[in-house]
Amino acid sequence: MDIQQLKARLRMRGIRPTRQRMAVLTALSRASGALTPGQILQEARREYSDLALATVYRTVDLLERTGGLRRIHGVDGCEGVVLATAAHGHHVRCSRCGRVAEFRSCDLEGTMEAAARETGFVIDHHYLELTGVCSGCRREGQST
Amino acid sequence: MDIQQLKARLRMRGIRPTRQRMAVLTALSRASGALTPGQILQEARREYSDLALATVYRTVDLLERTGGLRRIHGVDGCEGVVLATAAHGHHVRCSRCGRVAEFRSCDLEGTMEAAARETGFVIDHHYLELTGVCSGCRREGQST
DNA sequence: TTATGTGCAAACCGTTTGCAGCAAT
DNA sequence: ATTGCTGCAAACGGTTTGCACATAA
Repeated sequence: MDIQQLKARLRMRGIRPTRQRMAVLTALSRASGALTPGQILQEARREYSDLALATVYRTVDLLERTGGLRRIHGVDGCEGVVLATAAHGHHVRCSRCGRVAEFRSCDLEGTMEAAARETGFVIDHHYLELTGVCSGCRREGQST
Repeated sequence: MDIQQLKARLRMRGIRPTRQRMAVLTALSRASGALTPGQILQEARREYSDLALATVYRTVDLLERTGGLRRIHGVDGCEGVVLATAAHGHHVRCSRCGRVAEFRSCDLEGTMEAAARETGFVIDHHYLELTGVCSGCRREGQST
């Protein structure tokens, strides 16, 4: 995504597009996968070398609350953070390179109904994440 | 689940059923929902009052690796730990009382195929967790 | 008796916070 | 000028580890 677009999105929500925040967003927009706060710091410092880790945390919190980015989780807890694109997408994470892709086709109706029947719960949210191997890593794998 | 059964399961895997481990398992078997390490400590101390938190962590690690229990995650990271029952079940967590129920009907084939088509990944694992309201909390809700 | 497991306390590490100064509007 | 943001460094809280002692086999 374009830097100007990102900046515009911040303004639209009444969030000041400071150099620090832009550096964080730039880092995320360049990343192919999810980044941890530490990785964001490292990358974003190429844009703004005085960036502090505390600011990364504050920025991530702020942008997560306002919908600018999204946390990715796996079986081992939080895997990192990605720029939010489509609303309500789910993620596939590559187990080799960490790349994250989003997909929209999510048809869980049947599963959710069955779960409701089995457990007696009324389901109101679902959280789905897939893990696999991306095409790039698969190509590498073949030659190995 | 019965204490003797739990003990037998440990022996079967070559894990010594110490008083501490039994206390942890007992606490989990009595819990209606997922427990955090701290909650496990608190509950398990009713069985074995000298139990140390470090032992809880070591026990949880050990039993997770050998399949005796399972971690539960939600959008905010690790929510706690439950005794493992059926293999490969998924969980529904009650957003009011924290109770966790397991269900087995999981039909994600269609979704996984669509995701693979959309993203070009080869999917090898899926992680699904549902959130809802359990029947008990729903009943309370009515009278409120 | 020997291999494991445990309690304790200290170390660790990611995250959060208070505060004084700085920057965007 | 005012309001909000940031860097710094210290505090925090959950988790892990080293070690001497205890315990199950």
